This record gives sequence, structure tokens and C-alpha cells, in this order.
Amino acid sequence: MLKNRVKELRARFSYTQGVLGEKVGVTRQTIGFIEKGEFSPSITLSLKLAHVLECKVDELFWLEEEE
Amino acid sequence: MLKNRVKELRARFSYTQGVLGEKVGVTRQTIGFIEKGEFSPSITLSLKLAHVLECKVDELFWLEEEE
DNA sequence: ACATTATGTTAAGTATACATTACATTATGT
DNA sequence: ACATAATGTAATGTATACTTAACATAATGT
Repeated sequence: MLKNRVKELRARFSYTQGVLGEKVGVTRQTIGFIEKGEFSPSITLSLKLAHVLECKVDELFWLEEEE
Repeated sequence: MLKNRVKELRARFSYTQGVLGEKVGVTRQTIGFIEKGEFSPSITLSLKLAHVLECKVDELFWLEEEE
């Protein structure tokens, strides 16, 4: 199962979903879906998010065992 | 533009495209397309590839300026 | 030379990432 | 209390990741 720290890091920079979306080229809804874990973004978008949030992709996203 | 080191690391482990595909749950064609840079895989698949190829996602994939 | 395995590539179909629009709810500030 | 900004969420549409099947060529081993 895919987990992420987008919401946490976005808050650290005080970016709204809309602002973060603009910075990486997607809509605020897309950011919302990613934060909720509703889909697995492309590596291209993931790299952009990691860049803007100043971290490594591996620190932003990781896989956890299911239940 | 998205670049990657999949082919290079796959060779290092002497995996065929088919074997690598099996290990991460996709077909050999998908591995071939990724190596050619024909599409941007999901972060889920990227994490699995990095795990099997024993590296970080950021070392496997990166963005470069155009043309 | 032959068989076998790995790779390149193309076409057509399915699944899903992401956009757009819209409306409701929850902050935040005055 | 009111206005405004931020978020949740759902419906429908489009782009693209990924599959399946097929055939061709290159590489490797006997």
C-alpha cells in the first residue's frame, strides 16, 4: 500500500493545495487525491513534488504492507 | 524530460526484461517502454523497481532540461 | 547451421492518472 | 455575523500507463 507525507510537508511550507498544485503543474484536486492516497502519481509528478517540498522521493512516498 | 538508469542497473544484476518485470509485477514490454523513456511509470512501480534494483528512486529516475 | 532466448516494436484494448466543473463544508479574518 | 479562502468530494471527460498478442531481429549456446 502506498503511503505519503505530502500533507505534512505541504503544511510545513504553509502551501495551500492550490499553490502546491500550481508549483508542480496539477490542479488542487489532484493534490487532494494524492494526499488521501487515492492514486499513485507518476514518477514525473513525484519528482516535482519532492523538489518543491525539498526532500527525496523515497522520503515522500513509500510502500507499506497490506492488511 | 524524464531520464532513468533502469537498463544499466538491470544489466548489473543480469536480469532480463522479463525477469525484472515479473519481480515488480509488470510485463517485459512495460520494462522496455520504461527503459526507452516512453512513459512515466507510477510511483508505486518506481518504488518496486528501486527496491529490486537496490537503489533509491531518486537514483533511478530524474528530470533533465528539455531537447 | 540450428534452436532457443532476449529484445525491439507495433496495434488494439483496458485501467487509471489527471482535468474540469460544480457544490458543500470547514477554517480564518474582519 | 459576515465574507472569503481553503478543503472535501463527486461526476464526467481525456490522456496516458500498462496489458495482451503478435511478429521480427539480435544474441547466445550447442
